[in-house]
Amino acid sequence: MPRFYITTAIDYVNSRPHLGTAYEKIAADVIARYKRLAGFDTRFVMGNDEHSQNVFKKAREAGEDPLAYCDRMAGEFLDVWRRLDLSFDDFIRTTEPRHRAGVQELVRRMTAAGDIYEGHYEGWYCVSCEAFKQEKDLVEGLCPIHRTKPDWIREKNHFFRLSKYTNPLLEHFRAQPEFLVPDIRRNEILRLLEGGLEDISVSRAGQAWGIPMPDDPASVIYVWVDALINYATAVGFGTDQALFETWWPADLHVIGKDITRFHCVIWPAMLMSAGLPVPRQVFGHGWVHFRGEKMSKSLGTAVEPLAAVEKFGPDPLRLYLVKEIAFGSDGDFTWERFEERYNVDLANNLGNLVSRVATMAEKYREGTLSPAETPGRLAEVATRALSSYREQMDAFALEGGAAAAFRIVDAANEYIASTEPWALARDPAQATHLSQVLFDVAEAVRVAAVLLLPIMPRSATEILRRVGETTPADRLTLDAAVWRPDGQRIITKGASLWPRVNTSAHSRSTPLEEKSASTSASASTSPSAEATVDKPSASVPAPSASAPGAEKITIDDFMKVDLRVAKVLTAEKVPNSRKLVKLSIDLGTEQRTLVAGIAEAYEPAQLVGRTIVMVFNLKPAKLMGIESNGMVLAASPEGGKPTLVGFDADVPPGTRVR
RNA sequence: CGCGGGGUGGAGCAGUCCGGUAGCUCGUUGGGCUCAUAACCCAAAGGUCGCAGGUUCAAAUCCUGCCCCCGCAACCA
Repeated sequence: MPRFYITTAIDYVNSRPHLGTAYEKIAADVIARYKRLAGFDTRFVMGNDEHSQNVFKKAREAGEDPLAYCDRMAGEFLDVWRRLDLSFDDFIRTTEPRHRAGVQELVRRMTAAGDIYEGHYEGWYCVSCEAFKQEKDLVEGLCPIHRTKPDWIREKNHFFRLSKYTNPLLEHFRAQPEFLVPDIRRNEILRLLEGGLEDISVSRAGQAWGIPMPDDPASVIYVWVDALINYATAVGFGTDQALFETWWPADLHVIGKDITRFHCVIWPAMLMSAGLPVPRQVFGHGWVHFRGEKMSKSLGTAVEPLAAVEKFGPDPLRLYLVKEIAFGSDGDFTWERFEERYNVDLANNLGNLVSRVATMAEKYREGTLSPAETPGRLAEVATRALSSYREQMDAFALEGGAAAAFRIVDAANEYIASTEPWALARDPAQATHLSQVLFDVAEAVRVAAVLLLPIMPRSATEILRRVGETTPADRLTLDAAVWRPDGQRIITKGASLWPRVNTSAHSRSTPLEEKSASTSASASTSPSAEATVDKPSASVPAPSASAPGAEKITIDDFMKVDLRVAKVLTAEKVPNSRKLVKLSIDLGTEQRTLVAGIAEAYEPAQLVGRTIVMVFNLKPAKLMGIESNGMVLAASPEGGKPTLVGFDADVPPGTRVR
C-alpha cells in the first residue's frame, strides 16, 4: 500500500488555538482523510512547540513550572483538536524525550558534517520575538513589535553553515518544482536563494529551557531548529530507526505562508547536512481573516473556532473553511457568510435532499429501494464528479473537491424536480420508473457522501447510514464512490441534519469568552455516527455586542480611574500613522501630551479647542515613539469610527468626571 | 521607493500563468412544483472586467504608466 506522511506546523503554546490555527489543521485533516480514502497508508502528525522563551516566560508569569504549563496547554489544544474531529495519528511535543533524542542526533550529524561552528553573536535581542533585531529596525530603541526594550546580548553561539547550501537548494528547487506550492510562494523563495544565504545561529547561551547542544551543555538549541525537527522525531528519528525508515521523507508539510522560508530553506538544508532525504512537498496556505482583519491572538479579534463548533458541530465550520476558501489563498470568515453557507449548502441543499429521499423512499417504497436495469442520468453526473473530485483533491484544490461533491447534490435536486416522483407514484404504469428514480437519487446521495467523508466525516457517515450503505465508513475507500447499481438499499429516516438558522438577527461579533472552550460536554468525540444529532438547538447565538465580562466591580474599583475634563490646545497627525493624533491638552493645573487613535474620525483642526474627557492616571505609554500621558474617551463601535465623549454645557478643564 | 494581497453585474468570489462568445454563489424579479428543513426546480433582469496608453485579427487575460482599497510592518493606552 502506498504511504503518505503529512504534518502541520506545531504551535506555540503561549496562547490558545484560534480560527487561524484551526484552519490549517482542518485543511491538513481533510487531506489526510482523503489520502486514507484514496487507499494510502497515511500518517498524520500534529504537535506543540514548547521550548520557547515566551512559553517559559508565560509559565513564570502564571507561577507555574514550565513543563506543567505545557502539559496543561497540551490538554487544551488536544481538546480543541478532538472537537474539530482531527484525525491525527500522533501528537508530538518538543519537550518529549523522543524529541530530545532526535534533536541531539540531528545536531550531531550536522556537526559531523562540519556544518556547525562556534562563533559570537551580539546585538539587540527581543525576548518576545526570540530574535535579534537590527539597529535600524528599532523604534526609539524599542522592539517595533512588542514595544519593549530589547537586550544587548553578546554570546557564544553555534552557527549552521547555511550558506553552503545555497546552490544545493537552488538545484533542488529546479529539479523539483513541486517542492513548494502554490507557485506564488516559490518565486519568493527563489529570489531569496538567488541572493545567497547567510549562516544562521542555531543555539542560545545561558538559557535553561530547551534542549542542550550535544557538545556544549551550556547552550541550548535555538527554538526554530528545535521545532523543525519535530517532523522527523515524530516518526522515530533518533529513537526508532525502523519507524523512521517507514515514514521518512514526509510527503507533505502543511504550513502557513509566513513560515515557508523556514520550511523550504533552513529545514531542507539541515536535512541535507545530516545526510537525510528532504521532504517531498511543502504547502504554504493563506490566512483566514475575520471580517477582513488578520486573525490575531493578541488583538482579541480571534474567533474562537468553537463558537461555531459548539453551535453546529464541527462539520459546518470544516465545510466552510474548505469550500469557501481557495486552498492556498487568503480567505475570510464572517458570521453572516458562515450562516449563509450553512443554510444554502447544508440545510437547503444537502440536508433537505437527504430528507426528501428518505421520505419518498418510505412513502412510496416502504424504505427499501432497488436499482433498475438502466440508471438515469445521475449515474453519469456522479461519475464525472468523482473524476473531477480526484483531480482536484490530488492537486490539493480542496475547494474544488467540495464543489464536485455538491454538483451531485444539485443534480439530484434537479433530477427530482424534473422526474416528479410524486406524479409517477400516482400512475401504476410508472412503478418501474419510480423505483429507478428513487434508487438513483439515493445512490447519488451515497456517492456524494463518500466524497464528503474527508471534509465532513461525521455528517457524511450519518448520511451513508441513512441511505443504506452497509460498509462502515472507516472501511470505505474511493471505490465506494463509483456508481453501484446493485443490491437493495434500506433507507432510514432521521431528524433534520441541519435545521435552517435564522439569519435575520446577526450582529454578533462573539469572540466568546476564554472559558467557553473548555465547557462543552459534547466533546467526547468518538467520530462515530450518531454524534451528528447534536443540534436541534438551531437558535442563533444571542447578539452579544455588549456582553463582556459579567463580573461586577465595586465603586472603589471604579474610583481608581481618575477621569478628567481637558481642553485640546493643539492637535497634529502623527507622521506615517494612520489613526494616531498627537494632542496637547490643558488640564487646568497642567498641560500634557497624549496620543489618541482617532485620526480616522477627526481632522486635527476639528479637535483644537474641543473639550474632552481623558483618563488622568493612566500609565504613560509610547505609541509610534511618542509618549502618551493619558487616554481620550470615545465611543468605539465594533469596526466603526470612534466618537468623542463631550458635554452639553461648558465645564472647566481639570474637573473630575465620575 | 518598506513588504504583501486585491480592484470582474447589488454583495461575495472564480477566470488572468497558457489572449479567442464573461462564469459561480447569494440577493432581486417572474413562473413552476408539493416529495422535502417556507426547502426544491425553471427563467429573467443586471457587467465600460479600477483608469489611460500600447502589442494583437482578437485583451479581464500580455506590456507600460497611473489611481484606489485592504493586510502586515508600526498605531484604537
